[in-house]
Amino acid sequence: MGTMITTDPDPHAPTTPLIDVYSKHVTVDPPFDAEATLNKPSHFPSPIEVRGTGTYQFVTEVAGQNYGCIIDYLDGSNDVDITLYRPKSSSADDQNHPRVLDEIQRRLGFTVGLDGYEAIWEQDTILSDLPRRMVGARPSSPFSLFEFLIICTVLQNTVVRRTVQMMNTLALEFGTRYTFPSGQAIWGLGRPDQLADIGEARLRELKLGYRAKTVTRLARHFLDNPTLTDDLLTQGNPSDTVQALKEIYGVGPASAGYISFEWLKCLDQFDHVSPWEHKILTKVLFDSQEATPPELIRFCQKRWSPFTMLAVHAVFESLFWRRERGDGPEWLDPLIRL
DNA sequence: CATCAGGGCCCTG
DNA sequence: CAGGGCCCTGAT
Repeated sequence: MGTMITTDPDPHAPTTPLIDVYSKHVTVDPPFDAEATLNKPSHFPSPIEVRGTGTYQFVTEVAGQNYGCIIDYLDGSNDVDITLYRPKSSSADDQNHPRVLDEIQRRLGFTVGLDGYEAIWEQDTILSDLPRRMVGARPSSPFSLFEFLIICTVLQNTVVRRTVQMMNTLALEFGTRYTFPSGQAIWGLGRPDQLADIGEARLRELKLGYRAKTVTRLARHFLDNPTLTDDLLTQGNPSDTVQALKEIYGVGPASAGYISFEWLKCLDQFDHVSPWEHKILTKVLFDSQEATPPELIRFCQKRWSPFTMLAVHAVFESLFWRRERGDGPEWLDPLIRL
């Protein structure tokens, strides 16, 4: 196994040991590319996940319990091994492990249906110019809706460095450091009940700024609405779901867009572009920044529906793949606020 | 040094 | 619907 990419905010913090409780071998329907699905180079490094060659490891909450999880894969194969871990001391019901694993597979995008996408890809000049593997890049985030909302919140209106700083602080102050049997440590974020009563003043001290209010209200909202996650998942119409998301305090069009694609796996929902993404997409699609956001959105929809957002994601992420390999266009870095 | 816009959102008018 | 305020940081 190669170098593990990790950001441990406190390598000396005590840890809670995890034990292996359940494993499953799954074969994901094509088109699927494990690397392009599990490695998103446009994302910021966070203490709650770790990547290595052929492996992706994380800690997340499912149905009120924290679990560790390791995904092992061979590049180019549709076969994936998933292993679930839980704290040694946990009294979780072992009967639930298959359902927990199903939810993790859903979050990782393994169960998304892509019938008809390859045909669109093949006959589209923009898409077929991308690396072929990107046709199998699925919307993927292993985290719970609450954790995902925390991520959206620390992304808002700031630079990457501060986002990383806030995420590390939240893990360090209110999360738990877990150790896998391999010795790898990964943090789990605090759950809503652990974050609801911290108080805005404390969170402001910790440099969350005005997001202190958002984090507190998000935690309370989840405590007050225990079925929120399930309700959203079972809601049929994607645009109604996005509307419902925007009613949560702290969730505006940008966060709702991220949730809709990465968390709910809505492949065609593309009704908002943030300014920095607009700059990047118009540059890469038109080599100019003339098109307005609505024009850009219309262009993508006409071209790629019913896979508009999935295709936009492939275009966008391909750029960051190149950048990661040192082969990115020179205009990209100034548009990303590091 | 001071000023200001920004990977966004809320609130007010 | 437009525009100000917000924690901060980095650009000018």
